[in-house]
Amino acid sequence: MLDIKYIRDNVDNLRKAITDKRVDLDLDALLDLDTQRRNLLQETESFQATKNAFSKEIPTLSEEDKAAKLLEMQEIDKHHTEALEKLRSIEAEYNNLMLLVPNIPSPETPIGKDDTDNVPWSYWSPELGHVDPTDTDKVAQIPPTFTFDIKDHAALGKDLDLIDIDRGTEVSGFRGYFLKNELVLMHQGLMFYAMEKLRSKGFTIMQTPTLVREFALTGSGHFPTGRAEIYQVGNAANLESEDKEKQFLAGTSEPALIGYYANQILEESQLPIQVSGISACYRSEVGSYGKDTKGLYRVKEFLKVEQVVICKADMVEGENWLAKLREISEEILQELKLPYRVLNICTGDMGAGKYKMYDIETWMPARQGYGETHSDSNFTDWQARRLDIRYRDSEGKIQYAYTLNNTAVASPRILIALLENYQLADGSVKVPEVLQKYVGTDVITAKAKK
RNA sequence: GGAGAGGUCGCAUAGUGGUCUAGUGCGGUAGUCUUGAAAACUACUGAGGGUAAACUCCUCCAAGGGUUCGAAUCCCUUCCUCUCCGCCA
Repeated sequence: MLDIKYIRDNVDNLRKAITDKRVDLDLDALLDLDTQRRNLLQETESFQATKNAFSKEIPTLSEEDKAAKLLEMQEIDKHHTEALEKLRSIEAEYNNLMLLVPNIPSPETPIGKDDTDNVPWSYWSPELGHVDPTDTDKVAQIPPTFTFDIKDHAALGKDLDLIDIDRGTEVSGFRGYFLKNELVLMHQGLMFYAMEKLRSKGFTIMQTPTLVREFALTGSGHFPTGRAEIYQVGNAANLESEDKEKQFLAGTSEPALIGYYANQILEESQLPIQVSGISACYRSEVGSYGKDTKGLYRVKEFLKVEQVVICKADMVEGENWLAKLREISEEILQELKLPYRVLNICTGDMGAGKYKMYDIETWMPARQGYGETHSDSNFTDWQARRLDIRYRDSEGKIQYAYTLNNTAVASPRILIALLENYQLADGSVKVPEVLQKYVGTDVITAKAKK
């Protein structure tokens, strides 16, 4: 959400943002509704003022005067009710459109239509360290080479009794899966490792609710446009009744983490707030039926440790935090010794609410490509306006805060990179050093059949 | 899930149809006094909207709707909290 005054003053910039981000919004319709809304507000408020004055007067009037006045008021009341009804329907429409207004992207954000227009920003591998994207020779050396025929993670998982997709589909449904044995420990160990990392970086860790109310998802920007991606749950009564409040399974802990601060006026001294959430995440993945159907790449439920920062409304500070969050995720991948690249996400591939966004993609050998594992975003005050997260600055002025978030680690997707990059010629899989204490071994080998 | 009691300006409370422009205490801010601090005293102290601005303008007493000339107060729905009972990881 943006300030309507800001929208009025920046119509051209906004038109461009709507085009570049491919947002489906008729800005002129919104501006027209805004004009109507303000006119009606003035009208209804003056009716209200008349009525208020009359109500004050009435106890002082004689019976005859009162009767005459009441008749007069009935007429005013009729107009008032009409104007009010009109105002309500216009405000409803206005509010719906306001939720679709995108944030204006940063000047550094590439303009493009989809993920093919994202721009590589940096590369990293354990052998080469950071590599500049313009250094094409070195970039080509980033993917590790194997002296044997590699297996994909699904095959490794099956052979080492770590993953069971068949029974997962049978029990859970399409894209269901079981993790087994050492991989369960690695999966949980990753979460634990990420939480310890974030605590060391000053984050307060939270186990967040996955089941959230609508406002949290509207506030984060997942609603209204991403509704199809979210599971709605509830008992039979709640799902059937229009009146009962609905609950949803969040696709990330971000809505819960920022929802935690909704409708609050914070003190500037409390900022920046660094919080990290661990939660199960649910995504319906409708609209991706034919995509990534093999293995653990695209699943409907997973675990994630997420980083969220709420900072003061300052462009430089927002930029710095976006970089800082990116560096923390990079540090995690570096300690896991996984090759990755960072992409500067283009306008067409970023969400409507985002000001600037980096994705981190980790090398997945069997795909012969990088797969998205992290997403780092600066929303400026777009989410804070939706959720009413404000703070009192040093001059006592109340301002909307900035919000940012980035993945710390999401699993099982990251397990694809771990299993495939760490596989050995004999079909076993090494365990990354930093995870060995959780898995209890340095190598995962085939088990004797039971 | 059932029964009952509740939700008031940061906190605690008062307020059951017009005197509420929401009282009081605590907390907070500023000032007086003081070498400094504390205490005491005095003043101020919620958030939004409309307007170029002022403003004797409008809104907000959990949220939404209703009754009424007029609602914190009465009615309905939803959400939440507490107590008891039931079920349960």
